[in-house]
Amino acid sequence: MEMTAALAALTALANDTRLAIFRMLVQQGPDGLPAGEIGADLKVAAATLSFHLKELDRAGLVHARRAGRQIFYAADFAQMRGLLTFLTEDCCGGHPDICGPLPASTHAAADCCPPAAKSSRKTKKETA
Amino acid sequence: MEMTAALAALTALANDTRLAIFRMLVQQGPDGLPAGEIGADLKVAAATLSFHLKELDRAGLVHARRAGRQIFYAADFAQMRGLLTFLTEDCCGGHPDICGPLPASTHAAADCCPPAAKSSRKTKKETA
DNA sequence: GACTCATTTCCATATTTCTATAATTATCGA
DNA sequence: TCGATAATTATAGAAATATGGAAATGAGTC
Repeated sequence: MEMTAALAALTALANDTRLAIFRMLVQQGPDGLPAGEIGADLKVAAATLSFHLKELDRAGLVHARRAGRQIFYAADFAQMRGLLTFLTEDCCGGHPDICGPLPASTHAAADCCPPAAKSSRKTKKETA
Repeated sequence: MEMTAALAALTALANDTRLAIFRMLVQQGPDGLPAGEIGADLKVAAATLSFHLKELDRAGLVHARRAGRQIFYAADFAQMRGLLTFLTEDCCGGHPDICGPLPASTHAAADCCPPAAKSSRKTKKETA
């Protein structure tokens, strides 16, 4: 994922309604949910919901599929992972191994990027 | 991390300048960089840079420390991890194990949340 | 076709966010 | 103390975003 796509994804997620929508869909899994149900759960007006879903779609974080007269929205997990990867890219000078485990699931782990690296890593010193 | 903090972090990252700053600091490691150097690299006016750094700071994504007359900014890796964790929380109905590995480092892995789960996982069917 | 349901598009308004200029604070060295 | 350097705060106008009511679209049903 490049900068532009990541920025679009982050912009899409930087809104309480959209973040709530996205999380709901992430938790729902690949099948997703119809727009109406999302709106009912989140108590968002139809027009507003539609606006936000479109934003998420444009960012590639969700995709829509029609089923009868409802439209199901589901999270795009590949895109989500792409974003997480982008954020951690080249962490600590291209040696993310010294950062400790990123969340491989729900459980976070210990400290990340301790001041002193273990494998003779030279953490670039102050330039001034 | 709760919703509010995650939203603050995402809002902070949803700007090209701030995203560039944050990535630069993530790649730099725990020591961080002085504001001036960031501004020079990114070609951002001092006042504008300061505004953005403060946003990142308020979101807890970076923290500042003074060293002489410069102020060093460094990424907060724990906060970054908290955000990633938050986004993937309860993925696929609380069973993120079926989603495939999240980015534990720079290298992303295979598919996430395939339609058919492997360990007899019942992906909740449409509600309609 | 007429009718209903689910969702989207259109539109006007209210709010937030970004950026730059100018002024201010803090630190260091002579 | 004076002057220079590093960075922040204040302020204001421009630009982008969020919201919801009303009308329109698309898909089923009778």
